[in-house]
Amino acid sequence: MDHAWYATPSDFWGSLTPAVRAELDLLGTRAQFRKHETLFRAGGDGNDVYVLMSGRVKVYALSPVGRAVTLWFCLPGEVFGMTEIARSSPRMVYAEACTDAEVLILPCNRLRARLVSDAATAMQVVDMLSCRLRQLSDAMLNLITDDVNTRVTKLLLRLHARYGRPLATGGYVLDLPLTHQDMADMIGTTRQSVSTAVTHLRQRGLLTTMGHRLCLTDPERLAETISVVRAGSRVKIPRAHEHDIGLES
Amino acid sequence: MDHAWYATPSDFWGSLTPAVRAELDLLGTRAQFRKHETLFRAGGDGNDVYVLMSGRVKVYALSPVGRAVTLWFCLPGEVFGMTEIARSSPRMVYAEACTDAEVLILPCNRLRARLVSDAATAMQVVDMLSCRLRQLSDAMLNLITDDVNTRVTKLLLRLHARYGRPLATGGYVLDLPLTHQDMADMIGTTRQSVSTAVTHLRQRGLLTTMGHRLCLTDPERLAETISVVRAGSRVKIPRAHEHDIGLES
DNA sequence: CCACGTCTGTCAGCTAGCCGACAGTTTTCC
DNA sequence: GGAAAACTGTCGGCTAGCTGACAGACGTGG
Repeated sequence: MDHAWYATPSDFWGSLTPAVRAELDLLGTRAQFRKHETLFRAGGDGNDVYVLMSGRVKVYALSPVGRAVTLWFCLPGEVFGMTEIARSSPRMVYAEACTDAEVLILPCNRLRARLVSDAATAMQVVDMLSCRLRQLSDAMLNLITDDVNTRVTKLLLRLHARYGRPLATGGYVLDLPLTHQDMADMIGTTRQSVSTAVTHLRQRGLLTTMGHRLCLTDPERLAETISVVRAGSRVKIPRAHEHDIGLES
Repeated sequence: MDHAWYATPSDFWGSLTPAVRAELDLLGTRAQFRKHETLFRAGGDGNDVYVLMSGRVKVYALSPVGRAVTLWFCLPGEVFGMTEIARSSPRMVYAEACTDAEVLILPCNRLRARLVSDAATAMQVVDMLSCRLRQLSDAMLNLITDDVNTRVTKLLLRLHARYGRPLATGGYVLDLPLTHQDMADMIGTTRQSVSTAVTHLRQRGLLTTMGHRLCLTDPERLAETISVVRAGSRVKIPRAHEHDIGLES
């Protein structure tokens, strides 16, 4: 949570110079999608990269039996459908508009051509991919090591970092309507488990809800609740950071 | 398993032209590590990118209580420690030599400078990151949707794709010594669970072991065992691929 | 070639969390 | 404004898989 890269919504589009922005805009086409529309599906071919101009889009994988796993929640300015950029391989994931959304669709091959000559933008792409890789690694670690309550709490804190907006009353709203099912899909659990976890947090006064919006009354205190050491400490030594070995500096 | 990108060990180094290889070699320094030595630690600063020349290296995350989650198993020619390439942020993960290993250590800033002028190599980097992102997404999906037996089986098939070497007797050896703990760390379960899963497979004649090396007697048949539909089919419609909607072509 | 450390196989609890179900509430949309 | 749909909260039952424990096999280095 205190990692800068985590809070940072990688606003690709916003970080470009107006000139580059204009050029990229010419490279692709704009399109509108309505809430719940599917932008692309697993199995389709990944010939385009998307830049989200407005709205929210989620990228998710689907298991054979239809269980959804949300991999990425996309904010305006961010890019998605990007992992196919290098080789236009088939999609493995689905993208769906969570709200009405406008996107800029960039054909992969044109974007690729562009990146070859525009190293700065290419580095941005590398940076975006790296960030996402870190986030996903972290999600993986959480998934394996934390119980459901902890996962819910961490999710809230993560959402807070990205969507939290201070409130007159002292707390913060998560400016994003989410159902419990949505949250469950993000942390690999069930609707019911999220429901009970949220209820507990509310009872402990850490959280209130207004409609489908969550309010964190005290993120600091919320963060403290996860510090409690969980059972079963492992034998494995986490190897404190001694001086580096073997590395000629 | 039938996805090409999965089997493909992204042999970065091997895919470079000799000329580029020589140039990169001058950019960095070589170093040797012995089995079980740690190449870098979480918290350290990520100023270098590593190319593995020989041996095996694993990259793993560690939970606060010391539980390990293996994120990436590195083969010769492949790159690791790469997510810090764009902004030299602190490491989040550990890298450890599984065997004696030789690496080429490339300072991030030099590599970055190089990528700016060498678009082809830059695209390779993008491709590598993309591939890894896909793999990690897939791992995530497995972790959430599959039970331990399925995960073990899928792991075996994945290892088979990367390390499988045909055997005179008809099967394949996984050319890689792995303990059950190693496997457990790769799929987020416990040593015991892997142990029993492996035993079952052996009883069903799908697997034999020679020392710490696994032999798949019949990968095809092994693959079939996971097709069995698991319980609880979800309400969610996996939305068959109709014709694309709303997308002006 | 022997001893010790590591790895495997197995078993008996135990519990987190999944599943299905259902009543009540909120939101959406016509 | 009202009906239908979607979402929430809760409960009881059930089981996959984690935990700890231990005996035996393995293999590795002295």
